Amino acid sequence: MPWSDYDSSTCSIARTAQILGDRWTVLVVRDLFNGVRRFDELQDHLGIARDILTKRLALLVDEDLVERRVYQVEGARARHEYVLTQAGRELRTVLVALMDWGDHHRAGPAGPPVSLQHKDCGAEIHTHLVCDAGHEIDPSTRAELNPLAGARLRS
Amino acid sequence: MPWSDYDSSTCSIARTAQILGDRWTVLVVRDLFNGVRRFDELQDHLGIARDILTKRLALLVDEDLVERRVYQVEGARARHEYVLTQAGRELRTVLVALMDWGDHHRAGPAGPPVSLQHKDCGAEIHTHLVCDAGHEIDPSTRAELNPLAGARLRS
DNA sequence: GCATCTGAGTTGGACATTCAAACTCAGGAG
DNA sequence: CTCCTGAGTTTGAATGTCCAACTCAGATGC
Repeated sequence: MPWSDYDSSTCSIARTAQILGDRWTVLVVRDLFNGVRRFDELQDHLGIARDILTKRLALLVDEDLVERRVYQVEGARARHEYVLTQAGRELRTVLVALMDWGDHHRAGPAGPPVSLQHKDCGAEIHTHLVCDAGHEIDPSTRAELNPLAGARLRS
Repeated sequence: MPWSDYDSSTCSIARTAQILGDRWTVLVVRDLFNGVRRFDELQDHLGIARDILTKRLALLVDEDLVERRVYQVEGARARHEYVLTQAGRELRTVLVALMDWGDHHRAGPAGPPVSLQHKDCGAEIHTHLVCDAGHEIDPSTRAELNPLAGARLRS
């Protein structure tokens, strides 16, 4: 049965892209990873319109990628900060995959802007595609898709 | 120097997200991976508006992720098909990262819809985060970002 | 030779999203 | 009591998306 007979939206890529698929959401998540936690810092660093940031954060909280947490600095009033949840932190692989691709294909003449390093050993971190038998999968390796129980035919 | 002093858009994640960052582009690339090549097939399978598909394909061709190729079936007139370039095929890691996340966090009760397998050995393919020294990086592993020559301060 | 079909778009108007700038609101400082 | 700051909301213009209908070129049927 060809791929195109299966419903396009019943697909983990489609479901994930549904959440991350706009110009800003990925960048908000990236900044949260990098320790930017407060509304105004995010707004200022990203250059995003304030109402859009409000919506994106609300969406991320809704989808359980981000937790809106109250914090209080001594002598100041209570404020909010936005922190990635476990599910949010698991997007790191996605972000690094995007970064690896950008480093290879969109770096300027000065090379990539940042490198991500393992804190314990200092070596650079990258994504790899590997099969469960341990073979490295490169772009020319043939792979095949097989429908599982969760698949649905198109209506 | 804190992350937030660096320019947000000078970042491989931002550059890649610039291209892939809308609801449709990723899905178009996914379908191209899966062998859907023709305009009408894409339109039908994705349920995307025809004018948007035209724009997305033009953008992908512009960005060198897709090649628009003329082909001719015996006795029919010349037609176009859209084929991923090398750079486009290298997005596979990104797609699999999205799929892995969706499989873990957004699968319905019936489980994930498809599995991706290595054609040679049949084992499932997944993304891994690994440092160059060979340590597996899991979501709780500490990593650190270091600016390189390509970095730019914010204006 | 003329009407028809099919693939691959274009065009037009309705609807939704994004943007920037101004406004609100609460609590602490002076 | 007024000002300041963080954290949003509101508002109207600009832009993007959607759908349906239209175009256009090269087979094909008769």
